[in-house]
Amino acid sequence: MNREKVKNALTKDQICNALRSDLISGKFHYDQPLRETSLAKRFGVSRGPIRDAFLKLSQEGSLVYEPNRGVRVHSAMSDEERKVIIKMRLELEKFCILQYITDSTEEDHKELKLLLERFRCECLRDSLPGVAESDLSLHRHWVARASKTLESIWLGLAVRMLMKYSRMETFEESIEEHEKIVDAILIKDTEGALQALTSNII
Amino acid sequence: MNREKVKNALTKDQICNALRSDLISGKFHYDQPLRETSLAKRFGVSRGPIRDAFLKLSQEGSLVYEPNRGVRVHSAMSDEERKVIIKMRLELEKFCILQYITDSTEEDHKELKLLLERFRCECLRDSLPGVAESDLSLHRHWVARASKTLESIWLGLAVRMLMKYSRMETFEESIEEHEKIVDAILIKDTEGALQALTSNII
DNA sequence: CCAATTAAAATTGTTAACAATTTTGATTTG
DNA sequence: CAAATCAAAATTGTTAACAATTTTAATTGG
Repeated sequence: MNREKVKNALTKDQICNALRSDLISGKFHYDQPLRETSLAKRFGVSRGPIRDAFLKLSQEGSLVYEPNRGVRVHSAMSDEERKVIIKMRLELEKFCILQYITDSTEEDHKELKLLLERFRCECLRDSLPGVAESDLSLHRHWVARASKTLESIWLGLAVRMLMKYSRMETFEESIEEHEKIVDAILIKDTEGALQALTSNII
Repeated sequence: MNREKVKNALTKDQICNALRSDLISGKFHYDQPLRETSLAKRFGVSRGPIRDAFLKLSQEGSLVYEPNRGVRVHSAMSDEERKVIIKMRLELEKFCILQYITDSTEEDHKELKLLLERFRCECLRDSLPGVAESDLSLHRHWVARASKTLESIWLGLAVRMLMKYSRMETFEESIEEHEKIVDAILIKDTEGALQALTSNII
């Protein structure tokens, strides 16, 4: 048992990613408080790293922090707030895709295809956490390549959007949408890529 | 000396605000590392709260965090990154001002005038930290009233913009610009407010 | 003298104990 | 019985000690 615990000890980033994934896929309900002690036990670390993760996720927008009261899951955005965030995210990703099309190498394209394939798999498996995470990874690929500064801003926007609509209609069309984006990128069709992106980010 | 130290102990938020103010007004130079120990001493607390502040400011974008190496001041953005951030911030603040014009009370207007007055004073005193902070407070006023969710996104954008241009031309025109925005808000001239905002956020 | 190696110092990462605060539940009081 | 009061439990906030890592400086060997 003790050996297990040590083995399971995760890094700060891993903890953060695991929690983010849970939050995005709606594993907790809105306004549910998250306790430092219980998560510390779950991840096999002390409260320190958990606090770090809470602080980061609060800043990203999936948690809300209140002094002396801890964190709770952020409640749903209004439709109007969502509209503003969509506009901002679109503005950001448009820039990144343009940059990506001009700068990306063969190596990048290979990874891009791999990420698309992974996304397709998760969609077919109908696994919500998997879909959410691979969707994030795919978009993150071109954003991170374009600008590290914009990447951290982007993450906050993307997470907030995913949290709201963690129950999508059907994944079929989502696959098609992402295929359109990637195909356009690969043949360096900037116009087509931006158009496909615009209809995807809603 | 010991009494002084205890007296000077600040809360986490105060520490965060003080550091942000220093960062925005260019008190540290680009890429300068910030040490937990020295700042803990300066603020009269242990390293824990300093780490919290570092994490928060990293997420906001004024610091860069690297595992096992601590934080350093974020280097300057490229002009293209800046353009994207301007567009996003404009999109965000436009929405907030529209919201503010319809929702704000007499009470709010009194505070708005006060914040404008404070900004004018700092400009005339030519105090860079003062100008940066009161500029932030003024914009924050209408953003926070409109949406708490958008407020945290906004802060990151605003901080990044201020960091780049912490040396402005002259404060004279900046006063005039902000007066135009506030005047338009007070008479509920939405068109004029958005126009004034657009020429201010550059 | 320069480059590689190694020891020392500085710095960040984690933990456990303790302090302060908030929440909970029982008890009292009108 | 309901509201107020108070003690206990749960939870977050802070600190200091220790572990792990990185940086610095000195030493060695060519």
